[in-house]
Amino acid sequence: MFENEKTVPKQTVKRLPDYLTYLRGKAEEGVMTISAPIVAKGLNLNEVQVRKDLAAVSECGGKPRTGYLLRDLILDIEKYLGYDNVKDAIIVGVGHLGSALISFEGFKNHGLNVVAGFDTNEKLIGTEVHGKRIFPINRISEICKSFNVKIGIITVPDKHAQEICDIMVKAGVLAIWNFAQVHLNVPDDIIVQNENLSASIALLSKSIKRRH
Amino acid sequence: MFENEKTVPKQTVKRLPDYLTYLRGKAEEGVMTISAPIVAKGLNLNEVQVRKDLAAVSECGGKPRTGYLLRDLILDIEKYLGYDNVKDAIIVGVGHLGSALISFEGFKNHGLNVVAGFDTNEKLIGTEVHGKRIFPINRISEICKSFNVKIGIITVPDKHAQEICDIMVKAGVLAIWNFAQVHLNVPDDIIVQNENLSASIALLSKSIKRRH
DNA sequence: TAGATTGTTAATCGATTAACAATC
DNA sequence: TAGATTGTTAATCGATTAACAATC
Repeated sequence: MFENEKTVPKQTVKRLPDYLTYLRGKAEEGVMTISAPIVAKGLNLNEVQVRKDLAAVSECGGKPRTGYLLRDLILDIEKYLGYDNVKDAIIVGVGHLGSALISFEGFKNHGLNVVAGFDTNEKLIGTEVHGKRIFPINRISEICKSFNVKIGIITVPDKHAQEICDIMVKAGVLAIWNFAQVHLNVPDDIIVQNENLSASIALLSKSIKRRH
Repeated sequence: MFENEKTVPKQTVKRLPDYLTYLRGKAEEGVMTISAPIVAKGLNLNEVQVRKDLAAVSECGGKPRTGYLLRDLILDIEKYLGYDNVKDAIIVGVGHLGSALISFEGFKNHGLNVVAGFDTNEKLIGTEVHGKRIFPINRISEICKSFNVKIGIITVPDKHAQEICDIMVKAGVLAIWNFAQVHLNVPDDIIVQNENLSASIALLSKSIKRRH
């Protein structure tokens, strides 16, 4: 359990998937080794930052002059993020956004597997959306427990988000990806990741406004 | 042009939409005044942080003991973010995610109006998706210029994102909301807001991993 | 007046960037 | 050896939190 892992800054963790995408692309091109300065140039980041980020998660380390072995670096990042063993997730709320997410190709590249969708809409229940079965809300607990699902994705209307959140927590979900525009109250040991689309819109809107 | 605006931290700007959602909710309940400590409690934020955030964008200011006039505070935030005059935007890539975004209710609450969608898919061109006309890629420039569109949303596959980005920039778009998992190269004066879904997945995945 | 709240100045914290010795 | 790159320690920067005087 306690592997005595160095504490990696949250900002670093958020950059790791970008490195991974970039490095996987390089691997496909047949590149064998890669250095921090090259990655920095490719992703428009500060060189020292990249060097520190990679040093934080690379177990093999890099060699002066040559850099990192690409294959090992990719494996180290995947291991650090836990992408090496795929985790099951459920999506609750199969509206436009929910069904778009169900079909999101990115999941499988990041160690996530959606096992089922849930909705209140009678017409959806029992059907498949992009290959995933849709169940009624009252089966969340049963299915989470039997599949040992630890990740829940909330794409229901804002006013139902807290209620769904509570059901998920009771069902044993440990981490929640919340697309609703509301603050969720959860026990201390549950992680909530808010996907704050309106924060992005705010930054865009303000950047335009300044140029009148 | 130069209104001599205080520089507001980026992190504050990102919190403003949350305040707005919260405050609009309170306004609907009929509340007339609101204080920073109340908002802080409601959104699980530090009290001083909220006070500073609100002070940064409120032109009227609050009164000791009573707090802010709710209506004025909402207007001040809306004005600061530029939500007071609605901006037109286009979406390029009307796949699952793109069409979900076209129907996203949140836009109108945050001063954005999607005027059109664009896609290469012949079957989509000429149709309406959630009430918005879909045009071919080669009409992006013409339509952006005639509607004076300054905001572009990219929901195309990763490998086409840069190409669409270039077209948008040439068409006069000033701010780009990028849902593709690639780094976009743009001139210095263009704002790119990356919606980094894989960063969120990374944080979730890692939080689960730690509990083995 | 007493007390809650504002707005601001100072202290702390975390992340980024710079500087540099160690290494192949 | 010379030079590029690593990994680490120190300096800077920005944001959060604490402390406090001013106000109604």
